[in-house]
Amino acid sequence: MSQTVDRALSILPLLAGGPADLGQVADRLGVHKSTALRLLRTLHAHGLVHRQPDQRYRLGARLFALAQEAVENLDVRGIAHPHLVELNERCGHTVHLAVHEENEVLYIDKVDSRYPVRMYSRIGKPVAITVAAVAKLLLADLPEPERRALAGKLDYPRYTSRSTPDAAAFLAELATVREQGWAADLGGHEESINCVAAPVRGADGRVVAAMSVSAPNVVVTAEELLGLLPLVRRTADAISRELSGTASPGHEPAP
Amino acid sequence: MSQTVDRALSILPLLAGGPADLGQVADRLGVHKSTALRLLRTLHAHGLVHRQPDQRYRLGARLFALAQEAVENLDVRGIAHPHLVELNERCGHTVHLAVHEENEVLYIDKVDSRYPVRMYSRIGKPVAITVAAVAKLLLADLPEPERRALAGKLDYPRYTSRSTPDAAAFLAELATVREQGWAADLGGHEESINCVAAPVRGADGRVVAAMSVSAPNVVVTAEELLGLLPLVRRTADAISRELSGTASPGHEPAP
DNA sequence: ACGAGTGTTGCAGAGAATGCAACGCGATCT
DNA sequence: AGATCGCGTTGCATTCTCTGCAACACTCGT
Repeated sequence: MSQTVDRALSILPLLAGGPADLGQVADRLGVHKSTALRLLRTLHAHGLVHRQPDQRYRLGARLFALAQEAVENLDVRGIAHPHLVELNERCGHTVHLAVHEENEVLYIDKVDSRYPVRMYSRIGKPVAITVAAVAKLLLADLPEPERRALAGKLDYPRYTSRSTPDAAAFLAELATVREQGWAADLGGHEESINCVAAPVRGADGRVVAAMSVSAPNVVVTAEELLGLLPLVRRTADAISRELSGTASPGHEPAP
Repeated sequence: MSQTVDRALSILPLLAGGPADLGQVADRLGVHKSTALRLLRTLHAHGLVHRQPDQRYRLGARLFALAQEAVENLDVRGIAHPHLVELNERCGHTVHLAVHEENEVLYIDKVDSRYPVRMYSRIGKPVAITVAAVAKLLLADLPEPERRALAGKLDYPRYTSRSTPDAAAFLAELATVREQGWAADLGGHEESINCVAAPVRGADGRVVAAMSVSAPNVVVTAEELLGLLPLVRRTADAISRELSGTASPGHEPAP
């Protein structure tokens, strides 16, 4: 809605791919060099882009600071974190917390596995929306029309043979997930990695976040991982209660 | 240099403090509501701002993604990371990597302590520039006029009784650090926390990053921490060599 | 049911951003 | 060395875009 700002902001993703000089920015924006220069200057003044010694531009420091402040201001995260840590201590696997925003699902917190295995996830990165267990939970809670509209717009990459193939299968899976109140991803993203996930609900019962435990086949089988489901669901419920203000924070409810 | 973009970007730090509605944004920007609305819409279209269910605005998801991509494109970080992990495994303490940018020093990587202690640092957050060991190293390498100019512009908060009190003391400290090639912070930021740091240099010998090991008094004394200095320096040097392309990546040089 | 407080839209004026052309500067090539 | 190319930078006139206003739509709370 604002051409100038629109152009300026288009520079950021452009620079995310790597540093670029003035000419490249101008070309890819389709504007004159002097225009690009002034936009870059403004971005620079706000610290969003940084000028390297070789005069090329790249994304700047303020961007990190902003992202950090943003993520810390999410109340779900603050409340959930100790629970994630506790869950990790009990089962040892990687624990993720994700939210849904603007047709993307992204991790906002992560506690790493105690086993020496690498997982390709990072806080802030959009997840594989068609296969991830947390994504299914978050999307399954959308009103039906939105769900259908979204499912139609998505791509369905075949990460593995067990990836969700198309919109119809995805909607069916969402219906199941919605029904049972939890979700799993058994090798749908990476062949050897399984996840189980449970929803975190706000005071109004709507799903505001989803939490998952992930582990590779080499550590535990899918069956063993599914055995953790009760624990995962209990943890998610505890977060939900605390989020709604109806629970004692920090302590388990008396048995 | 561009009023419209300038105003739009001013919204971001404003929103970093927490969600705000249209009226608040307009007021704090000093513009008409309709203007603020259009700016917010543009930011929204780029995913930098997100609209909550209650219609208030807060920072959006794309911001994380951008910050992530940006940090991953820093070659220092990618090269240094395995070294930081290795250092952490050897000594067990928290390891930081920081760079200097636009009169700020900020952490771009961190490996957490294996001891159960909290440290108030986060990737992307500007560090206490007048006291942190990594900051001293990075600033000590600046050309003398820049160093003096910067020292004059800084604030010198008295975090503790051992914080750097003023510009003169800071410049003196920088001179020492520059001379000896390493730096320490003994309780200058938080009374009970000490750090030792060493510089990472690029091919031209200039300091491009700084690495530190931090630990609280309750775990190791300042003397013991200083005993780790040779190890820290060796690690920093290894990163420097790899960064300059003059070393075997991943392996220690043969003895 | 009413009013206050929001967010939202069309419009005309004004101010700001744009592209052009020229300049300075450094690196490269002959 | 001299010349040339490439790049970033600046002043300026034109034009387009952004701005603020005022009126409208809408949701709450009373």
